[in-house]
Amino acid sequence: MIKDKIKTSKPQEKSHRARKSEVTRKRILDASAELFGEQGYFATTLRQIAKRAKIDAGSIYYYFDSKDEILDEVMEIGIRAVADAVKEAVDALPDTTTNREKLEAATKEHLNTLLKFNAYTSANIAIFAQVSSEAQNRNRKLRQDYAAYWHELFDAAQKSGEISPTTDLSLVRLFLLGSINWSMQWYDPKKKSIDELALSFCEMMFDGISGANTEC
Amino acid sequence: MIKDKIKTSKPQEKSHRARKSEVTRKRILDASAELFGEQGYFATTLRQIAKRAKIDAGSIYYYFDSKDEILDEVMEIGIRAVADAVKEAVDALPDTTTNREKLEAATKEHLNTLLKFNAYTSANIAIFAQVSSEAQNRNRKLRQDYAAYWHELFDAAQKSGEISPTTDLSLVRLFLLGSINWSMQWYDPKKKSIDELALSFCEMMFDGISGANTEC
DNA sequence: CGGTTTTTCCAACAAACGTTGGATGGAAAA
DNA sequence: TTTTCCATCCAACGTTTGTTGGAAAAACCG
Repeated sequence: MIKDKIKTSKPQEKSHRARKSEVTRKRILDASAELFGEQGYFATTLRQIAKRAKIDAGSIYYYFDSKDEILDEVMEIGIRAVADAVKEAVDALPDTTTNREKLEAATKEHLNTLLKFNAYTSANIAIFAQVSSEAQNRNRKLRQDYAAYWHELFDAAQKSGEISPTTDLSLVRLFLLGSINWSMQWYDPKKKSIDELALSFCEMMFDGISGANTEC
Repeated sequence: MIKDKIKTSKPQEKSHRARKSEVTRKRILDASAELFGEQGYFATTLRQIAKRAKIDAGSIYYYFDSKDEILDEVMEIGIRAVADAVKEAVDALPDTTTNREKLEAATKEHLNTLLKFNAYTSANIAIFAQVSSEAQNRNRKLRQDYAAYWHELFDAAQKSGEISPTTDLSLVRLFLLGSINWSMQWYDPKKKSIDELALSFCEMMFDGISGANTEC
């Protein structure tokens, strides 16, 4: 079994072997992420995964012990992907960036990862609610860490005065991320670009839509 | 088969008979809505539904032609329930009510239906994304009507000046309803009441969270 | 009461599911 | 070349799935 070698991830001793098998393993995961995102977890069969990964269904068990194990790994990769992308995007901003701009960048990046780049992330968002709570809990810490990162961004903005001191940061985080994640159910790339969408979301959240004069 | 009698719904001629069978039929639908909401559509088996409805699995086919037909009806009831509840709540408001207050009432009602009162509505929101697009399309018109009703509320508020004229109403509708619907993934009744939550959502949407003085 | 209709149970079906083990091929090691 | 081992295929397993048809029961009607 190859798995152990990968988890401990020694820098490839038996180079060719390990690489070849990792390629197939990734094909299986890619196919799974795509199908989970398209059809959901339970509607996706191992034979469908096998077909898309160009492998026999039984061969999947050379790399994974069960369908549930594939689910766990797809979800984990999906969370890590969006978290890493967002953190990287925010970190790349110059020191002069305002906290609001950081939140805008984070929104853009989350939205892009979800809607355009990463099948694992969209799969994770799409299937999270439908899998067993045991499967949900297995990735809980990762999600909490990501939520905590967003909380830091909001907290910094509140401390700097860009967000009013009375605002409930946890609630506004859930509000924004809920809208973002739900957007994968209706987003149509023909109508609006993802970056525009992200800015619109942030503008609504920060400035509101009230007809009262926003600038005095 | 009883179905035809129900669809055309003559005001119960063969009174007792029709009523008895409708009770069982409703038990099946109730059980299905609950289970769909808890586990999703594909993870729910007809035998689970039968058990909860206190009936044999085969007997379900006396009332429904297929599992998909149950799905259709559960979703339809779910959409109708939330739409009716929201419209009724808004209509019950006095004439002096502002458009913002109407939107707040609509938000409250949608949230209550989703999180507390109606298993069909929560099932509909939970499983919509995971069923086949054919099944989705079968209830499309109902959803569009409901969306149109929200659009009316937003439109009236914009025309009266309570929402700024530059606001993209479709986008803000998706923004708000996305947050609301996503809340069923994290809402905890121990932490905040549903009505409070609804008001917080509307306050964020209207006034924003910006630290700049909201009133001049 | 007997006869009819409505409702429910029961046993079984074929298909599809996740999963397993053994055979097979091909490359690396000896 | 022979041997070893990784990777894949293939056929099948036992369950469970949605679904069906017929028998039994329950409710109704005259």
